[in-house]
Amino acid sequence: MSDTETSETILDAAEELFAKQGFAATTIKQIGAAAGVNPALTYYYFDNKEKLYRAVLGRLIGTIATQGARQLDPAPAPDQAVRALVGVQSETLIGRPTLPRILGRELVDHELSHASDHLAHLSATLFSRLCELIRAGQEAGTFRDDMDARFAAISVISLVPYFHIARPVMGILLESGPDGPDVETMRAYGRHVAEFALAALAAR
Amino acid sequence: MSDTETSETILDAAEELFAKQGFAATTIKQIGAAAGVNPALTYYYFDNKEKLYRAVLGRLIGTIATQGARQLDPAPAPDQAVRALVGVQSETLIGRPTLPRILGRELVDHELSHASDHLAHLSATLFSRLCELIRAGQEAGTFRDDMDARFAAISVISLVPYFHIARPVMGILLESGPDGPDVETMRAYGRHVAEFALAALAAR
DNA sequence: GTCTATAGGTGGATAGAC
DNA sequence: GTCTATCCACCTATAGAC
Repeated sequence: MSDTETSETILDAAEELFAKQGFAATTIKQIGAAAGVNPALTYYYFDNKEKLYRAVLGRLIGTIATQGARQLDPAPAPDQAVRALVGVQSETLIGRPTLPRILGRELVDHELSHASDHLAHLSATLFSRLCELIRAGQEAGTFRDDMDARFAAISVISLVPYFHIARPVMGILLESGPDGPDVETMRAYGRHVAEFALAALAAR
Repeated sequence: MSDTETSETILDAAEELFAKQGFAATTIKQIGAAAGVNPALTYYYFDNKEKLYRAVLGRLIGTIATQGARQLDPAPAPDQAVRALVGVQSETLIGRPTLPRILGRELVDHELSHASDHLAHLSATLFSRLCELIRAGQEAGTFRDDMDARFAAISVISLVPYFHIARPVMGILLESGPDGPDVETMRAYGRHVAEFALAALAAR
């Protein structure tokens, strides 16, 4: 196996296990077993467990950044932009089921942890863009202006991630089993959120 | 120290640490130290780490159940009921800062875990009540009826918890530091969510 | 009920052969 | 690059004195 192949295999296994069990509960030996690779190799490629975790985070953030770029490039009407943002959020989280779980853990842990500045910076950028967008809509008269733009932005970007982070619970609530809702249901929820958010923002 | 006093002290310390670090990363020795008590006492009162964690969960769920009961007793107009639900959610999560963190971890972990059936049952009950409420509002004409009631219910109950689970990130986004927003801001957000949700649900 | 001592096991990490 | 063997630290849990 070539260098990159092996390290990639380890990264895949690690991502899966960190998502499923969290950082502390996951052992290097488990990762080696899951990757079908000698556990000692983890140290050859990643020095230690902490750096391995960061490498996993780095790859995930790369995914988000790529997807995120898509949603900000064209700046159409505010309501179309909100729709696009929600859509990309939804597709990103559906496409990488390990993302919401690791993200969820990072959100809760943020204080102590690993919490990459990248992530904080990225979400801050995205957040302030969304705030501007909402303010623009308010000035244009399409959005109601008796709502704090920052709180509204938080509400909008909360809806989709929570659904995916709490996926097993959503499975119970929607009676589709503990594995969570199927892909079509998740897509449908994404479309619902766009409607819900725009209805909340719309001027009367 | 009397029995209950000691076990209560241990529970307090454990709740704090489990919230801050999670189950796997928290050690019995840390708990003993934080509680100012001999670590071996943990086993005297709670048998093992797992059962201690369940005891912590049990206390927290008790809190939720007590608060939750309040919000369902009187059944006023649907929009008032939504307002009340959001308000209680917000106050409960503000009042017990350790609740959203442990809850967040449970949400992510639900599969494997400890995830008490109590919690699942409780949220399911609350959820189906909210669904009925929304459907009632739709039939009464106060809520728009071109929205799936279950999806709408999920959206409504997502808004407040996400804010508290991601509290450190919210601190960054709202520029109030990594400790998260202050109590007044959290209250204000709760009020905002009520407006946001009702605007989203309202018939045109 | 509380404390000390310790058994028993596992995890992260390294040294060194191949 | 890969694998074996192993060290050391630390964690859960128990036995037993007080």
